[in-house]
Amino acid sequence: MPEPIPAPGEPKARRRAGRPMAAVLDQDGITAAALELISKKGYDGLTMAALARSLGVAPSALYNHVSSKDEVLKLVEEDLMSKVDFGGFSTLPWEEAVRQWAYSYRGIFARHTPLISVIAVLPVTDAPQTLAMYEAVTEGFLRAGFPEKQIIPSIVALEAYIFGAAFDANAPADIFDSGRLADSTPHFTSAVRSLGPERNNYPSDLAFSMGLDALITGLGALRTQPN
Amino acid sequence: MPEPIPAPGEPKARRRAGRPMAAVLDQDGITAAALELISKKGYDGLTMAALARSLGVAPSALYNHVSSKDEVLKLVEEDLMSKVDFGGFSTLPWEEAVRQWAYSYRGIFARHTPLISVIAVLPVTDAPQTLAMYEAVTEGFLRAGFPEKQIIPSIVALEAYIFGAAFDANAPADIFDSGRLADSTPHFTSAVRSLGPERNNYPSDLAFSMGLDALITGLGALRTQPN
DNA sequence: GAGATAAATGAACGTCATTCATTTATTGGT
DNA sequence: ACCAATAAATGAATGACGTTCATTTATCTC
Repeated sequence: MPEPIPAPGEPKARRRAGRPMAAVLDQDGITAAALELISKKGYDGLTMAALARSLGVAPSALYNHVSSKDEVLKLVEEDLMSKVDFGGFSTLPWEEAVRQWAYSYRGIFARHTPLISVIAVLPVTDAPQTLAMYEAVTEGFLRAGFPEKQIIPSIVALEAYIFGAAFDANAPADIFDSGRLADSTPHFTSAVRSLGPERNNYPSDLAFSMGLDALITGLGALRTQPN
Repeated sequence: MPEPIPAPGEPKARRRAGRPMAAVLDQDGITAAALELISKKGYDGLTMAALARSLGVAPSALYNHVSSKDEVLKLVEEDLMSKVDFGGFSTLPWEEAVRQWAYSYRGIFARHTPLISVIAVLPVTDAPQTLAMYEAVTEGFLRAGFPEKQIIPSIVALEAYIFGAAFDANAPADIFDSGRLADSTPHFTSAVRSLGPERNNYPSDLAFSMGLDALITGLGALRTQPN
């Protein structure tokens, strides 16, 4: 019995120094623990110490499996990308496929905005899930009749919109409250008020839908063959 | 002579403890120093210690004028907002005014992406420059014949796109290099290659232009009165 | 003039990511 | 089957960084 079963009364059985018989850590486990930590404590709670703690390990042990906290973020990003629903591109009309994809994409990253600054600049090389998504989306655009040269720019434009909208989705309801300066911004203040009976009704979802429709219509016009 | 002229040979004349006769700091000076620091060393170089150093002051002195580093970021943001060119809304046709505004907005924040996470969620209350911009843009939309209720969502959608595109503008040229996984993503890889003779030609500007045109066309269709 | 307040210094704190020496277990080559 | 190299853990240490606090000095207000 080299593996003493952790007695319920004594969860504190500390590992002694040295390599354990069975590896405790790997990248998948680190990724899963990071995701759970983020969902429970947010990105402020994601520290190397907290991550190590949740894995029952000393912080320095993490560095045998990842080179930095940034790499942890990259692992999380890849995992999230695999959850984006791009299935519509093989079954639905292009417009609906884009809409489904965009909503799924925004929904996921709205709760992970701190990753966006990382993703937007992260080379796609060695990011298999991200590449799989791009491949499926590209295929959908081809099938819909887009000229090859228009596809990447169109995807980039859509992604930019999705990322921006993900930030938006976290804005507080009173973000457009002009407060003491309402008098000097009459048109804006009135436009904000026109949105609903309750003041400060932030239109994040409405805006997302409107802009997405505009993009779909505008980009869709680039197709050379119908459907 | 209460103010000893700093002798050129001795720039190190340290201030002794206690309130100086003339105040050394104020919010405007802090903002300007922060902007210069950012432009020289980037956002990683913007630390309270470095900021204090560039102002010839102890770090703790900053806290007599700002309550936190986050407030410094808010001050910088307001300053940048005042540089966004929204002048077209009072002189140009709506489409061109939006284009000019969007390009200016993106151009400025592309070099300040770390602020975007702050801005996107920051209430507009007590942000006069930001409010001034919104007021001018709202007026432009009204003049162009937009129904009042559509204006804020349209602006929000455009801003989301602009912020996302600002991130994009910082992506490395090889961001779409599929590397060893090129074989498993043939359509995507081909679409990327179709963009130019040199591999990995990142189409940030082209994409921005395409998406912006689509948004302008799509949102413009919401107008009820022409021009 | 005296007390309150404002604006600076300098020391100190707590947190965080990261590194290093050390210990122990496994793996690969001869 | 040994032995060197490597892998995976601990624990101590480091250096940044944001922030707080006691203290000092100057100005403002009653």
